[in-house]
Amino acid sequence: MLTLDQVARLSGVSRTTVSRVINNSPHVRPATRDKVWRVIQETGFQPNLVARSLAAGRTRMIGLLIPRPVTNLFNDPYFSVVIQAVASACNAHDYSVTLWLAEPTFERHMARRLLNQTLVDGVIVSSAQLDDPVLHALIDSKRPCVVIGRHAASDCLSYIDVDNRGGAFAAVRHLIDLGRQRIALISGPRNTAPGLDRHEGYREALAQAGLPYDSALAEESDFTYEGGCQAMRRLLNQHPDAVFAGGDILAVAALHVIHGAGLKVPEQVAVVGFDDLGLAVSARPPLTTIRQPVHQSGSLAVETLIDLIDHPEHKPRHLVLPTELIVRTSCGARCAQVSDVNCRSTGLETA
Amino acid sequence: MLTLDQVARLSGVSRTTVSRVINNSPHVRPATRDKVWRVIQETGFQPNLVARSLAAGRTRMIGLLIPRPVTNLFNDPYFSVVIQAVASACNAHDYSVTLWLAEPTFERHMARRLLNQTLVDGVIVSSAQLDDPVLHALIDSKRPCVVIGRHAASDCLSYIDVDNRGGAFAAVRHLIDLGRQRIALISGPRNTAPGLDRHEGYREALAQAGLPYDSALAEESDFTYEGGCQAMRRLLNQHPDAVFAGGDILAVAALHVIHGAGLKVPEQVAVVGFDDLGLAVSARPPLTTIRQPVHQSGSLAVETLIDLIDHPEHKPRHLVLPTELIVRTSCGARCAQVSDVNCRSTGLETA
DNA sequence: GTGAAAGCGCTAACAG
DNA sequence: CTGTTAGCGCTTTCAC
Repeated sequence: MLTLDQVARLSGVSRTTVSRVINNSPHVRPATRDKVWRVIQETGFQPNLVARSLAAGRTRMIGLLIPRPVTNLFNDPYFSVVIQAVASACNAHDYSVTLWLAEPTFERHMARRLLNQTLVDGVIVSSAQLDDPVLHALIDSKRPCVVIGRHAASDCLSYIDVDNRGGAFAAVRHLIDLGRQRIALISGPRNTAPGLDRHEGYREALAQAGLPYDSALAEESDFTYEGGCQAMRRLLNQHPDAVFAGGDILAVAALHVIHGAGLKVPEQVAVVGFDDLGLAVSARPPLTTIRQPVHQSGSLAVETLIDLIDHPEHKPRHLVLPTELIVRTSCGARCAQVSDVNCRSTGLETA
Repeated sequence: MLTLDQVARLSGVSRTTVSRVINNSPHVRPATRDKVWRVIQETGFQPNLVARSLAAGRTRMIGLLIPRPVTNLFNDPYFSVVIQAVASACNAHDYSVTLWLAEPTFERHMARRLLNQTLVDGVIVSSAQLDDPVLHALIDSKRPCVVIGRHAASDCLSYIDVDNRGGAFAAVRHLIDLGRQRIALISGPRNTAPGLDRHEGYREALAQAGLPYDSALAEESDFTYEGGCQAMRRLLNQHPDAVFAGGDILAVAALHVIHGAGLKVPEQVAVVGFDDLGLAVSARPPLTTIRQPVHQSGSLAVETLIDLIDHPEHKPRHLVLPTELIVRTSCGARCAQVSDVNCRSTGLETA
């Protein structure tokens, strides 16, 4: 493989000049530049990124850390979308991503490694538990870092969150407006921000409507289909007339258990989910849900991080993106015929 | 941040010795080793990976390239599982992954970049189109490379494939054994290996049973929910009594369209899918499907690649992993009550 | 504008 | 067993 020196020799200039050319330095005479470019084209020279990184002190690579819930990755498109958004934004900014899926076994090992990892210029952390120690370690490391989602200690960190509380509030409020009275909740783990915040929104909406909060109606689950099924089975004993599930996968699980019990959705039990990442459109009946801008979170995280890498002196940036109620048929607001509507993502409408 | 030199000075040895210690060289006296380790512990020294990579000529990092179908990432858990499997296997072998999600715009740009990318020791390519030029470029680059899935030119490349043809054959055979006569197909694009090979398996099974191949019953689609819906709508005019969908997401789409037309699954139309990555268990009714070992493909790909990195002289390795028929209720082989069974992944059984 | 020289922080012969 | 000596391939002052 070619080196700068060889290209320099071939084009009759110094290594420095070639370096300037490939880095688009303005201080090169056009004629020289052309001459060098020609050789680069002919030889297909590509600079050695490792060497470049060492000399420049920057790798143009960021780390994407997804701490816990490896199992969720299977069914829940959330992380797919995050990963895709981050990768895509990195592409656009000429950065690379390296992916760290933390597994329990490697947790400590990794935390250490990534902190002093000089192979990345910064890191994005997605969906930590509220008390995840990794984040504290990251803060201590002084390394540029952006969190996707909220975290107990994230005030001193930049983060991009979505309005989980507001979304949950809107979901429950919607059910109340439709006349539902016994509204159950299936939430994610309350030691995670989405679990906690959506729970809050649920309580608030009940409170504002003067409805009692009944802890027997508020199930805590994990974000898995199986967990959702179990929670819903317990809830059936409480005879709810509506369920707000803090995640579409939980909502889908709820739908199935409800159907399995011979009840009708939305007539007997209305269901509203949270996410709108694809599961919702293809559920039966199509899910009314809260859309969260996951893709946007990802790209904003990348942009925020790059800004932080370029300007370490910048203050932490805190963004909370709005969520949006998407009304379909699982809530009973309207009962579209089971036809084309299910199959088009363009069939989505805002209430 | 500390350097080897400083650690060397602090522990009163040479830089080389410290290097030996952190690389577990056996040629260090235990006493010296301990002395150095103590300093490393106290100072929290972490070697600079970029410098190490430059000197050693290896980065311990591999690239995972997912060429085309970015859109699929949203709904289809296939890529989630691949990504997760690869990341996890890398973890286990003390490698890192960098993720390249090829977007149309960046295709050419990327191909170039990744080929001469000295930042990775090798690359894994997942799910290319059969004629994807990226693969030819990779072959030319002489860089260690493993393909997940089959490819037109992959004989000179190592690959890990699953038995798509055999799986499709088993699926259709199963339907035939259940007495179905007008068996439709919804396949993925035929310029992809899974699209093509599952189509082949379908034809073979028909042929072996003496059933005619009717091209009006064999729909080509993409691997999206919407595509599956459209294909199924066209198929309804042909009045099939069974559908083999070459992907669970297509099968789920088929289910919905069939239901939407007022037909019963499996009584009037039996459905069998392909993948078994989570969608199948949570479909209504639970999908009979062909399970493909995606996770295993990922880890084998990593192991094969690492072997190739360590031993570039090794011959390309070709693995085809077996698939497995998983019988649930959508095919009519048995009609379990809609109860717990849907919610347990342990409820899976082999026919 | 261009080049010479000095590293970036580490590994790897080669001596001792 | 340990240290000395060269680099790995590039960027970056600093002169000219």
